[in-house]
Amino acid sequence: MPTSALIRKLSIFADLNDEEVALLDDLTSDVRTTAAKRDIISEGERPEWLHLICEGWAARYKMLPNGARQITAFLLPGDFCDLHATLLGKMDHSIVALTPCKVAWVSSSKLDQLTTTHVDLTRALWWGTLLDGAILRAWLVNNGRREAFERVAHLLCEIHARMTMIGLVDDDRLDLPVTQEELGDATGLTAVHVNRTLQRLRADGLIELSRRVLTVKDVSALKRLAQFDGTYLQITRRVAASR
Amino acid sequence: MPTSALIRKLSIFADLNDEEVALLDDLTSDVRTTAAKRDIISEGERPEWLHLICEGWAARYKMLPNGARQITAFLLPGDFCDLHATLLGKMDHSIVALTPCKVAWVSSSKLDQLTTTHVDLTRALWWGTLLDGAILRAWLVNNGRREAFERVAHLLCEIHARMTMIGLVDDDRLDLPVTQEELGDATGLTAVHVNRTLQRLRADGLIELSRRVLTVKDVSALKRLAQFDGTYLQITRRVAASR
DNA sequence: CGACGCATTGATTGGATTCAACTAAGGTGG
DNA sequence: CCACCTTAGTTGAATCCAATCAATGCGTCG
Repeated sequence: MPTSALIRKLSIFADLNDEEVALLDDLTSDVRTTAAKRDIISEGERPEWLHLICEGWAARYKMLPNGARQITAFLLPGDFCDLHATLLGKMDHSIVALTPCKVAWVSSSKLDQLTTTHVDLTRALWWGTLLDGAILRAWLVNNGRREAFERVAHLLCEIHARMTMIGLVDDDRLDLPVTQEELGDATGLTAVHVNRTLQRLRADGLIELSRRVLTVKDVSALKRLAQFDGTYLQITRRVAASR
Repeated sequence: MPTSALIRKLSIFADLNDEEVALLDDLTSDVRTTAAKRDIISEGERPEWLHLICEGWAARYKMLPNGARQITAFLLPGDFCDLHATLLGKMDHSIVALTPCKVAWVSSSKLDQLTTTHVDLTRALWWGTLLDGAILRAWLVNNGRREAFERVAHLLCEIHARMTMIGLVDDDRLDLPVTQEELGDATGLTAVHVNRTLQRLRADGLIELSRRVLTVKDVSALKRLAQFDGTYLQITRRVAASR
């Protein structure tokens, strides 16, 4: 079941019936592999297909003329890469696979069709977009108004929380296949400064991190330090339940 | 017609028929006024009503324990304040009126009803959310990887573009009812540094700004300097048109 | 092994902050 | 209608966090 990630995610927002699950399965049945460090889709492309991460880590990023890169999201299984390209016509940024990725290629006309006929699915997808927005706002606050130490800690808390939600955390240990360079591009810091910051986090006994494996040794202390409040990730089915 | 802003905005995404326009009119008929500097909705609230800006400027912001504030969006007529609160249950940040604002109080259950029955409206609202996301990503890039000078220039370009879209720019002059403190909280700078930056922009003959009126004296030079590419705001009806 | 990518460490520089004082503009009340 | 007060904007000097530049260590893989 390669696409279960999406179905699991949308199930949080809506009760999907068998027909809807089947439609989603069909929609995401064309799964291809992208090698690490390869773009899944690049700035300027006018995608015929939408892309959905089924397995692996990817990053949404924008390059500036001066060579600087800003990562605006880490994409985990169940996340769409380019829903907005539907609107903008062409990509205004790129998506790169950080690990080898299994990516579902979704026909945009099929999705368009589906969203004209299945309002529950449309709402579920919309809510996914709202959640993405909440995460973006959290990043903006983090990068804008927290110093490097708390900033990196906050990002690690978010990753820990999101990975927990999709069942990829075991005993507070998780794969973090992200270089310090990439952490820097996500937090608006340099790799050098990320390095020093991680060392402080290690020295303070908050985390262990080596060989792409992160262990959060003291979750509550890390959250406290980072002022992390995971509410913005805690989506509920409030509206759906209340009707 | 106090709510025309929303209808005008959604019309970009979808062809609204008379019934849908009437439903939206009904939905947004309860318009109240919020004084400048007052919160329209505050962090922690569990809103029964959604809020839609009909007139005036507002800002989405988050306070940190250390007293720092990050503004994550400027809200203009037609923008929703708290669609995501539907999901999160409670607000994880606040919205403040920067000017006296006319705000439509929208019944969330009515909206919920509407989106179960009118798929075109749901899609249009969804696309509005996707646009919000595109703006957020642009801010993240701007604040993360541009220096103060280009950063402030980029924000001014975006405001100029958005105000143009809703017909509030005349001869490259527009109301900018935002203090330097607020510009700082939006760009992740201090008011003092914003001040110095604005002075450089004035000295370079790019803008005039006084008494809450901004005049962009050389639009293309400002855009070039800011590396501003407005594509991310250029929403089209690509999908809707292609079916 | 050799080469490459990634992580680490040190020395120096610089953009933005901080702190503080001061000016200008607007609003209010006596 | 002016005195007073508040808010926003301006300027200068000192400080600091993170960037930059550069060198080195280390593990992995062809």
